[in-house]
Amino acid sequence: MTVTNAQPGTAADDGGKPSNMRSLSRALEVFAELQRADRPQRLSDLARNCGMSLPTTLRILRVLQDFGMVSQTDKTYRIGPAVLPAARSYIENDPLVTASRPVLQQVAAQTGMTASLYTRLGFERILVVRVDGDAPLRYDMPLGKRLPLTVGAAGKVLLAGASDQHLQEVVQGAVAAGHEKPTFSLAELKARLPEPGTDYAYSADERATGVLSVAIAINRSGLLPSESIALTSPVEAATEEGLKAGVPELRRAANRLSELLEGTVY
Amino acid sequence: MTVTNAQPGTAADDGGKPSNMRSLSRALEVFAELQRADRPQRLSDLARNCGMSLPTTLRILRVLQDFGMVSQTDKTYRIGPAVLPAARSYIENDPLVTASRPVLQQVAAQTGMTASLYTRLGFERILVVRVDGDAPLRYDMPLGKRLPLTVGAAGKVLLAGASDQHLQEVVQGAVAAGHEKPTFSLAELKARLPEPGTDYAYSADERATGVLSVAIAINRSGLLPSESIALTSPVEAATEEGLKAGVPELRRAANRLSELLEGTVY
DNA sequence: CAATTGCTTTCATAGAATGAAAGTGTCTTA
DNA sequence: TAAGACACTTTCATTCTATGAAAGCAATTG
Repeated sequence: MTVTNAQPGTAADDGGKPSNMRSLSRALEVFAELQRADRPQRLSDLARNCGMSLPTTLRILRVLQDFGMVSQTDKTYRIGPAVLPAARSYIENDPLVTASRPVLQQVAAQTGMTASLYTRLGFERILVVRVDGDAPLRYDMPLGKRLPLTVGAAGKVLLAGASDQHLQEVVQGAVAAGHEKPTFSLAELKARLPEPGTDYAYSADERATGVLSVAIAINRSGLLPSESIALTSPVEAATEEGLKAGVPELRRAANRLSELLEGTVY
Repeated sequence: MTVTNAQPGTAADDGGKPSNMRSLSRALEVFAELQRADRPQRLSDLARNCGMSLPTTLRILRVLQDFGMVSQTDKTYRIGPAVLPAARSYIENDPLVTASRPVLQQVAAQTGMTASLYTRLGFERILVVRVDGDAPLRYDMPLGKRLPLTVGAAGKVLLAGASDQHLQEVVQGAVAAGHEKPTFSLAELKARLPEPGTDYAYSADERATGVLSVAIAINRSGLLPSESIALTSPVEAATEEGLKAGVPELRRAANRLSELLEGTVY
């Protein structure tokens, strides 16, 4: 069984020589750049930031626009509405996502805490499903937010067992994405990760203040995991012990999802 | 001022000869096909349905996968998690979407009904923003759902003023998308559309039973509108008169958004 | 065990993608 | 108002990428 998600390199995959499908890669680069900026972009900025010529960038934008992936107002471009049906399709049809919802609901019901599913994407992670517990989390964190791998239980647990080389790339990726200071080092990262032999990660006040989390990765025999599930609670509604008491439950859920993933045959 | 969204043709744009960026167009075709199916697809099916060779399809999938737009389990492909951050970017940064939220909130507060923003995408429309009113709608309709242009107030109002030729394309598009029976005709469609001179559309039990709606298009001087806002209520909480009483308020909101759109300068 | 089926790789070729440069329009400035 | 600057758009010859036929594998089935 082979499960493959976004490769570590994602966009910034400069290493490989074959680099197939140049025009498609460049188009996705432009698409990513439009997301990076939080406001509509001019053609010349996009071309410069993506390192391609104006005509090429323009042609790419026109095709993306034809498919609704990009919208244009006057001379500025932005992400278009076609991403909404795509996201809906992902949420409704992805086997792991749909399988996880009832599992997370059960975990949330049994522990009273908020249960979430995260997926790794490149050198970041993304919140994919959230089922609220009894104590609501104060901060809003809607689906699809890009979060660091290096901060928070659900991120760190995805890095358990990674090679030093890979961790070094993660460090660079986190800095590049602005999640960590430029001085962030491999040693600092390793100090945060769970002890070897521990299958869960814990965080308190790490990514958000006043929030405690425990997380477990969904196993992918041999490979690095790319998904994790977490229990989260505001500090006033839980203690470290209380959260960690939920770990067995969480572990059971992760195992169930892991099995489901293995057994998936279409 | 020029606002351009997805062209009417969208994916099925076979007419044009120049057809630039073939590989990119084909990739987006594959991406669309993955959304069409509600479950993971095998390579050979994708290749056949998109009318391209196996190697080409495979190469496209690999690149999309590198960017997280596609995931693979064993030999099946599906939409990947990268669409979530993209959708988030759209919802949070699109000028019209962000501008509409407070406006819709105000309309919902004043009328007590559910207020929504729709965007046209090809020959369909998509729910982009929804602010619930006092009486909740029984059916769930999350963001990003593809709905017909030919059914429901928010769809029909987008077609007011369209040429017969364009309406004919809309008819074909609705049939192709499975929203209408194959026998659906231009005459039938025209019978549903609001009287010429009317700037709003009304629907009762059209798209969903037990639901009443009025909708107004957001004007784009000269061009066909591509966005509309609607007031919706379950039948037991409103009458036709009650809904139509909200039209002036809705009209004011649409005008405000139209102005905002015009004034948008980045 | 043979045969079918479907995925993957290779490779020569066609033609698509590319950027320089010219063209066009718009906004700014004197 | 005119001249200049700036940014977008189009054109076109060249390069190299994208392409599918066919062969090579792998897995599944009879």
